[in-house]
Amino acid sequence: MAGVRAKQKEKTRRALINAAMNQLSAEAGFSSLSLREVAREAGIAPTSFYRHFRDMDELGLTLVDECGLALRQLLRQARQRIETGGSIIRVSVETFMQFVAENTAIFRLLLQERSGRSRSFRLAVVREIEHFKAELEEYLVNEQSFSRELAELQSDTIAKIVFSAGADCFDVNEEERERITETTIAQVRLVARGAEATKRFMK
Amino acid sequence: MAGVRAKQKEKTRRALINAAMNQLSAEAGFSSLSLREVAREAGIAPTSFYRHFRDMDELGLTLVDECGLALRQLLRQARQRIETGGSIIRVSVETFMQFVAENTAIFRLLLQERSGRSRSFRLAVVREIEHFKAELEEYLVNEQSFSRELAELQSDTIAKIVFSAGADCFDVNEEERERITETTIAQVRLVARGAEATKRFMK
DNA sequence: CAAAACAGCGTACACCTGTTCGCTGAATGT
DNA sequence: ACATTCAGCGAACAGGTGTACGCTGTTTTG
Repeated sequence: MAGVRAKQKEKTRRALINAAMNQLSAEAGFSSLSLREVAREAGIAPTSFYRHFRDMDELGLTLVDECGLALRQLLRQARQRIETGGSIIRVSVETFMQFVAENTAIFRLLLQERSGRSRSFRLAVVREIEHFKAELEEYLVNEQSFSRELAELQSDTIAKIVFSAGADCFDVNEEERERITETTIAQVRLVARGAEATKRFMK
Repeated sequence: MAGVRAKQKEKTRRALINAAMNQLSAEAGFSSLSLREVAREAGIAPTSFYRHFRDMDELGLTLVDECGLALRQLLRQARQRIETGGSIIRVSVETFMQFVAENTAIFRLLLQERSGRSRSFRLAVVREIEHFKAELEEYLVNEQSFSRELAELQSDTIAKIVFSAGADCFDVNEEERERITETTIAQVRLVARGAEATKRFMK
């Protein structure tokens, strides 16, 4: 039974996280974020920031965790839609692109910090992307009967394509996003066809 | 016949460009670069920076031009190696990965600024990557007899894979880079096989 | 109820940033 | 030879940064 103080503390912490997310943009990657600006937007004094996070790095790692939760939600959503019917590739790619459009800051953080900041940061980001790939790989093995090796290769390839395509979707209009989605679907199909041909060749 | 002054000016300008390249790293994307630090490393007073560039943005655009030159050199090198013989995909991917290893700063700038900074910055970066893709597309049309449409789709897919794989190569040892190279070769082969199957299906 | 804990505050510090302005000696142009 | 240009300089400005420290009123704990 949390008291008034614990509730307020969580509320302020949440405000800091949201403020940081808000301030991420194309021009301002995480490394450009100022502790003072984040605190100001959250409505507290800069020195109070340290009541919640040791430093900006710790806030950043928390943001990456948020990214991971969002990605997991994306996977669940895609799975539900696939069970409803329709082309697996189309549904998956469309779901992914919608996720990007609705979570631009999260996605941008993943991409920008994949090769940035400290080692712990990169590891955290890579961990989330690896989880995404692992789920896709499981799917390919269990539902499409690919060998483990070929499924792994395929999921890595597809992840590269969709994450890169997601990056192309920043700050474009609806029409352009549709075009990118269609192109991405065609590209994932290229990979699927190549994997199918490889599977047959190996039998 | 440039005079002493013109020569010295070019030398200082070169020093600024090199200093900026030196200071690009995983932790310090371009937006983190400090005009004063760049000037210091180049051996001049900060205010002298304005004798060469209007601001840091202009320096950044110059860096992107340097990236473009390097990418063009990469394409020439890959073409020469292909003519010497060997698997086209292997030679191309190996050449690309070697380029990344030798030009980490340049490559990192391309990736980080693809979705960063100002509009003019992004356009400059995208222009260079588009040129890379266009050359690959020409190759697929002229040497492999793909339709223009399929060649374009393929080159975009391959570019996504190799640029993403390049990003995986930052700060890894030789052995790990070899492993990534082999995986990338296998992935590009997936795409090629898929494209081949698509070509046959369309005939 | 009294003592302890603490979320948030304000002051202050040391340092950094980009940029303007005027100066100077060497190079260049006439 | 003289006048002009300019690469580079230093002083200064205004503004920003992250962080240490001590205080205070409210909440929590025993």
